[in-house]
Amino acid sequence: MKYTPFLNYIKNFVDLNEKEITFLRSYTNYKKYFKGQYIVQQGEVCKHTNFIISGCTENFYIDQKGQEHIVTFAIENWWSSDISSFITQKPSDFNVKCLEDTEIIQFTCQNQDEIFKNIPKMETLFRKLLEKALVSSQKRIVNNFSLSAKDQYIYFKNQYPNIEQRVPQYMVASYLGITKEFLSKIKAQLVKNKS
Amino acid sequence: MKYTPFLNYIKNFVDLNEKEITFLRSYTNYKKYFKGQYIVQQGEVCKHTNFIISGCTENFYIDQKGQEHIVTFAIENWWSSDISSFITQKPSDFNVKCLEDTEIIQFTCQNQDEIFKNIPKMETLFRKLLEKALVSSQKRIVNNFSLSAKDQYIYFKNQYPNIEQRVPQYMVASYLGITKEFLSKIKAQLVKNKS
DNA sequence: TTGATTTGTTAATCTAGTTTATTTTTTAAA
DNA sequence: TTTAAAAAATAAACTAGATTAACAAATCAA
Repeated sequence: MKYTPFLNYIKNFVDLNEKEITFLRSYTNYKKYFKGQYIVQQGEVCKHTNFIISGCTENFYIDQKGQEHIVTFAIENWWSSDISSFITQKPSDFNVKCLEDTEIIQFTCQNQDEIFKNIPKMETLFRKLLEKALVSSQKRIVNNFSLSAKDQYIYFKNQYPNIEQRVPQYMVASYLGITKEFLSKIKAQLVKNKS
Repeated sequence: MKYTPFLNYIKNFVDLNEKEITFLRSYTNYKKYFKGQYIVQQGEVCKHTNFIISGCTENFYIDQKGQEHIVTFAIENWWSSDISSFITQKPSDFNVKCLEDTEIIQFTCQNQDEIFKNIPKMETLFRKLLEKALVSSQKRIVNNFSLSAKDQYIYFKNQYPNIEQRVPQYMVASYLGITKEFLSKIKAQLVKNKS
């Protein structure tokens, strides 16, 4: 069933009984998007927290100069939303766009509160997920401080080996905060040094 | 009393009864450090989450090239620790050092679990704090993408107006990820453009 | 009150990464 | 199977910020 990957994911962290599972299902819903569709749009409120069952999304924004910057990618078993907009219910600064056909389980802010109130284990799970997300966000800042663009690219490839094959190269460049031309140069250099 | 600023801070978010306050106090402890002392040291496990009652700390690391990088500052009413080390209980990649005499309230990982188990409101508070911390960490990545060093400095001054007066300029440069020479240049430029 | 250490400035030179422009390759539609 | 569009590669000129080095203030210890 549609919910299986989501429930399996939860099961990795906490044990839920039948009642809790029923509750969780009734406070979330399934949705399917096609490649190119937007789950969240810059300027609109991010109404849901989304869990990706299948597919791939990019979280990006367009700055004052009109330039696109990819902040994160997300694939199966990852969460994807704009937390800032979600928790404040104010317009989002980001877009979440599907890079492939994408299936998600989602819930609203109110439903999240209900879930946490009725299944405290779920709040513990989210607290821990947030801790990890914060650690990896800080890690990215640290890498930005200390690594050259080339080393950041190598780090990216090691940490997210699945993603590079699924998205165009210019998006990887955007995620790394460099131009596509420079990433191309880095790759040429890496190939040369290996042979 | 020593605990007053801490309890006042908590009161801003959640109401605790006498029993809960007593519990909280018995599972935390007060500590005083002098300027220059380390609360956490790179290579050692970060055993506590620390709440700053008074004073100022820097969270920094030394990279392979031997360069120091300040990741965050923290002052009164802020939390300061290395989450990564705290949640994994593995050696920390960071130092937390006092830039002034600093008083803190702290608790261990086990005690945090006890607090959350006995006062679920406290876990909700921390979940929300983590959400905010993640948002501001992401904001920093975004600024890194889109802003020049000069604009990042202006942003820093607006967001943390209290900190610049309390720490030497080369530390601000380190926080911004630029050299002290370049920050000096930026400041000279800003002064020139104003007059 | 003096020297020593820490902090900040200025300026010349250098480099990682950008910009612009052109060409080549891949993908996809018809 | 051809053609158009999207993605990637290459290269020259350019710039934000780093490095180096010398000096000037400010702070501090004694």
